[in-house]
Amino acid sequence: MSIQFWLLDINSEIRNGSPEVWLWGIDDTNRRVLLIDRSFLPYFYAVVSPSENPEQVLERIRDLGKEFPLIRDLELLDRKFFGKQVKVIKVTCTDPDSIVTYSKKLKRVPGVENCLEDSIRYIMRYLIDKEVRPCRWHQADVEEIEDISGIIADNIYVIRSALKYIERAELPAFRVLGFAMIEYSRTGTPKPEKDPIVILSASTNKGNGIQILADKDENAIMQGFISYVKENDPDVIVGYGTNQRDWPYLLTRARKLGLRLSLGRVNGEPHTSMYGHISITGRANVDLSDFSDELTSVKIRTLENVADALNVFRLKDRTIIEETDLAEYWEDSKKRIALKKYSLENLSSIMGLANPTMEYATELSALVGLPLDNIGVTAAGFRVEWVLIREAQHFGELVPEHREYPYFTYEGGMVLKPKPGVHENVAALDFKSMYPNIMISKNISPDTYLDPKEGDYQGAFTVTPEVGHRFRSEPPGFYKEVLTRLIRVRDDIREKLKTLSKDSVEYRLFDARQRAVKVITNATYGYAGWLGARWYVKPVAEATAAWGRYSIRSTIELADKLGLDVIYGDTDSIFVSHDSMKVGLLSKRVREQLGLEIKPDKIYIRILFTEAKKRYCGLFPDGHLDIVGLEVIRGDWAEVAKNVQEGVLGILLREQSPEKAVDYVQRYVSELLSRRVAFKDLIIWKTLAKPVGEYAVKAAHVEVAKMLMKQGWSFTLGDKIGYVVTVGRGKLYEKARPHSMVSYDEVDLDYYVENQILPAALRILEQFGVSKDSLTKPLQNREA
DNA sequence: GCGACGAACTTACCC
DNA sequence: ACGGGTAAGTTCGTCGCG
Repeated sequence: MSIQFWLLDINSEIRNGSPEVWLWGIDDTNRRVLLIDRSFLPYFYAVVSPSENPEQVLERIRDLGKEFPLIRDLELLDRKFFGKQVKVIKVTCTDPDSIVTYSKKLKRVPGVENCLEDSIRYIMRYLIDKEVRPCRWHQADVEEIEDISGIIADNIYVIRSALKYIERAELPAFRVLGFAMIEYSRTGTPKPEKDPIVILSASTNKGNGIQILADKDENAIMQGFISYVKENDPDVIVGYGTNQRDWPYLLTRARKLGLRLSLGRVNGEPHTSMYGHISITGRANVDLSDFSDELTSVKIRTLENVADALNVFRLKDRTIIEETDLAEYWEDSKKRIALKKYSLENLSSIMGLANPTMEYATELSALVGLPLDNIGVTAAGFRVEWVLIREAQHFGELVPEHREYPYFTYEGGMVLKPKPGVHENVAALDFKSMYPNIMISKNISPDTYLDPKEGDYQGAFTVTPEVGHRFRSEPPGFYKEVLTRLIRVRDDIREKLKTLSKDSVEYRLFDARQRAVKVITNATYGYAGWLGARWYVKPVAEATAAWGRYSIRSTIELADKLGLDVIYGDTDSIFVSHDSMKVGLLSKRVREQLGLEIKPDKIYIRILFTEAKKRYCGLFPDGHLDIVGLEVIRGDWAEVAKNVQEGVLGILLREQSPEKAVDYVQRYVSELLSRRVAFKDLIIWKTLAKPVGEYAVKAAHVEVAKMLMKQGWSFTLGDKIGYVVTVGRGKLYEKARPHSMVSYDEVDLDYYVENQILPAALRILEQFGVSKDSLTKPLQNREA
């Protein structure tokens, strides 16, 4: 029989001495299925030294049979390594665990230059070789087998054919289970070794929620959660911060209570897997917080802030309880009602985030080829790398091992000095995917690079401006092939989107797909210059950036010739006066002469630059401000400073009245001085970027973190520390206090005026001839 | 001993 | 744990100064 299924999770087992790939999925009749593939054996490649006779080397290995009893097959093949033809022996083994040890041993056999691809794990090898993609539909001929004990599935099959990919823009009807928990510690951060979980709220996308309290007995929570998962048999389990916090906490508590957290579709506990995510066999554990860094406008990416930004649960409707107050809310029976509500609202936010996140997560998982429960925790560089590894297979290119390289920087994009002041009618022109298109048009790739050590080259090649790197023009390189395909796929999706209704499921999925493709395409240049990359070749990144500078320089020259005033530019953009005719001519010439596309991305009625690069504010025709780089959009300035700066920008760009702006600042300052601005607007948030002991100088947020740590609070890297500056003598770091420990009358308002509001306001107002004196003098009069 | 100055450290941004 | 380029605040050492 034949079935169609959507691939949810993958694991491998060794049964009866043979490896098996287990594919967990949902079929097109909405049954939970397990498909077992017994047809695939792991392998690696032994690269034959160029001076050796490949057949002889193969025989030499064959003769060592006794030392390698688990080798099943040896096959001589042609492959490329960094573009060079090589002979390899594909060494197929019967046991995935033997791959690494065998490859190490084989490296010592004479005639074997190196062994490759032994680091690609069995299930990934399977997915790549069989062209199977997680989160996509596949068809297979299967044979049903009787139950294997302990497995939760509607049907279990053995696969009898190759899997066939089915293009279907549709997600199965998942059963999604979300959960949120609250732990109790009288003071400080709860520690799983001693502090119990007191509230656990869970629900499914069918809506049957539960909330379990641990009045006397935490067992109720643990047992309740385990049976809730069993009863609902979810495909996907979501939460916020579950990989870092909830799962490790649950596992430690369970161990403490002598319980087993059997939550998988086989009898197993959640366990740590590739790249450090928590895996639950047969289900997809998805931590929604792993996808929140895409929301760069949200500066403190808490669940409530992210839910607010995505319109899932508005902050104004939320019960918010500070971490420092949780214990008190649990202890007080009246306040506990609010705590229960808070937990339910966390859960509801999680359930709301699940849908939009899953659309993107499944598309990214399918594109990259990493399992759904894995993709979120996988760093951007590795996502690109897995796309490349998959493509390398088709390209006949061997996957290099990561090596250690010395760190040297190289010159990057070019940033122009802006023309300070206000400009009217400005167009910001952008190159379309500049770096990827440069890599394509110049054939810049690890396998086309001509190392100077190799001497002269007879065929056609390009020489990179400024840095002189050479790349073969033919044949098309690995990156060129991959990037061309990615760009074409994205263009096709975007065409298709035009034909779809914006609120259809299909539209949302294809939109998520094109976003995923874009992210990967744009990250390829960064990948090329990343020391951790398997395909790290510095000249690839360096040459791409050099051609980028060349392109923007040439574009500026073309603009000059057309009489277009270039006001600013950064890497792949130039800001010019908005003259449609000339802009059209410019993009025509750029296309003809540089082979790159440039087009207006944004049109401003009016735009303000200061002397600084990377900071400006434009006014769109619809009245909105486009604020870039300035304090308004930085997360490490107090809200008061950001408010004032935004107000000033609005008045200056919309009403063009410096007088009004000055007045606005002065009014705001007097509001502040009479303590009429909200206390939370005085908190300054900064990221703890390293362990507190590793800082070379004393910094306010670090000293504040230390104070909190003395009281039992603990922090992990990346946590935001919120502090308020209080009155007193000394350095800033001596006056900063945790925001939770400061009362309004202790605040050093003068600091906020002098070091927050005035600098932020003056940065803008200076462009209009307003000095600090003219801003503050009348203020003193007003006070007097 | 103390203020001016600038380098170093630090964060967060742009593309 | 993808790149380099940049702004900006705070700390901290150094230098000059009877």
